[in-house]
Amino acid sequence: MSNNVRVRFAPSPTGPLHIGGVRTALYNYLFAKKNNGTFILRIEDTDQNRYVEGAENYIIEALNWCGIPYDEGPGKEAGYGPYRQSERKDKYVAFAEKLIALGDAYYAFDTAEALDTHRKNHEDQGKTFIYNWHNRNKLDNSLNLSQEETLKRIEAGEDYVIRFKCPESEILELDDLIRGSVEVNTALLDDKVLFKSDGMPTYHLANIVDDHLMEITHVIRGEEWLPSMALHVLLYRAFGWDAPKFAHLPLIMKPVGKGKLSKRDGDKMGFPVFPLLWKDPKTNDVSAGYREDGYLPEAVINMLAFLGWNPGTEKEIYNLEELIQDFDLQRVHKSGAKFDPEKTKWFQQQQLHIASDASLVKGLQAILAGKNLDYDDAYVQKVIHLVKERAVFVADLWEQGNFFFERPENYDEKTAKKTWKDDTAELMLIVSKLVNETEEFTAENLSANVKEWIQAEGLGFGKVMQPFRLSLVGSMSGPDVFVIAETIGKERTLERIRYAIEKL
RNA sequence: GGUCCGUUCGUCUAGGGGUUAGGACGCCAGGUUUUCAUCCUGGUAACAGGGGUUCGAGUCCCCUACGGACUACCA
Repeated sequence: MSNNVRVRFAPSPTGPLHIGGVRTALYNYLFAKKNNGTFILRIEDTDQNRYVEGAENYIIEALNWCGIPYDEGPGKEAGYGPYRQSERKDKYVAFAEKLIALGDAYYAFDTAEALDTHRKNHEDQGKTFIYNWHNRNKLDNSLNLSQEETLKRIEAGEDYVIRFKCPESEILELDDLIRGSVEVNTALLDDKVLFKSDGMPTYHLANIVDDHLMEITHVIRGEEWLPSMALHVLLYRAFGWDAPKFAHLPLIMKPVGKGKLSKRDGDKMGFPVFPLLWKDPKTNDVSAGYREDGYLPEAVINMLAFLGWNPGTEKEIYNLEELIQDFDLQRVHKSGAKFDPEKTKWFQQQQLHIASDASLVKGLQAILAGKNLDYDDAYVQKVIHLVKERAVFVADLWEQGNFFFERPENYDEKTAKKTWKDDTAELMLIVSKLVNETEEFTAENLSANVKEWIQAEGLGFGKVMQPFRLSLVGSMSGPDVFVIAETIGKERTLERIRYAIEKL
């Protein structure tokens, strides 16, 4: 492929970016990078009524957090801007008018109410109302008016829209990079509104004009746009422009039941549907985010990439670089994929295990700070190294390693009952002595000393090791006991044994 | 209702005429780790249905069923 690939992610700022949107952005990003191309962010805010404060920032922050920042877009001008459609407003009128001059569009004065009535009437008769060749000659538009009359009404300030004049009957053969060839009969299409009475273009016009002006080569978007691909291709043709290539991505569906994934599914089953936490400025509703729930961006990206795509090999754990390397639009699936929260957790676990110990220090330090615990980074990193493999989330590093930072305050009752016998205190006293006598206090040395003693006395390991672990940890979990002892140091080891004897 | 798209284990998927239909998640059972987790091994389980085409169909065609998207002066 040439190195002029330019793709765009074009969300509308109506709220937080849904995880499906993130995947669309990701696929665009991967495709762009794979082809040495440019990844563009364009904000589609032509609907003034649906604008939501903060949504655009959310989108940008989400892309950045995921590690898939845009090359070109708001704040990153590169000669194709502006990148908000509201700021390009004045560009669209001329194009709409050009289409009218070409005979491919017309003014329509029908009110929304009038059209609603038509629709209702048709429905009552079991018919479908389509504004197209079928009835456009009977409706209130410039096709049925003299030029003079049309002008007069416009000048009189009457509301009007501009509609595309769809070809009456033509079989269009469209090409989709993922689905192959799709046939559409234009006779069934309607004369879509291109320009609204509020002076703004609709998505259809704006998207074609902008993609052309921005020299977009590949349009990679959600499947919900598949039905309008015909209209878009027709528009390119009317303008005499080369159309970009299209690829329509399958949707992400609910984990159970039917339909596409919604915020409600996440709330119900306890997983986020958004990359970042979002607080609705109007309702104050809070939606969980992957970032705030402790997921690594690498995990979210890895999981999303595999929802609808796979490399055809057995490799599943990927970083961004590798995804770029192996990504291929041709291998994107056609059908929707149910979202799987369990597998998402697995990706998270895998990515956490791969993450370097050092990269996790900051996260655990934040938790420690919240508990007023002050340890240097080197110590924290050592702990991370020891507990990482039993953690899924950063928060688990604390859950699994809290005893490295503070003495257990209480002991797991069941284990205590099972392992702490009448003679245990006596044995622990001896362990204390051995701890004390171990000059160079390493796991290896201590282990050798304790084991030697156990064997000499013929005691049985469990009898000693289990209460020892209980004393240091508070439960029967965690890394090797001797390693724990070495890590927390001789003093704290002794203190914990003392405390356990006292309490148990 | 109309238009378009889709359909392999519960889920994500490999597969492009000849396979014991493979992998992953989950679940179950063992093993390693004198703990827990990790890890390893094994097990569970699928071609929506019906017609064709073919010597031979998960793979090609048609029909049905089911699922999904779209059907606004929203994107």
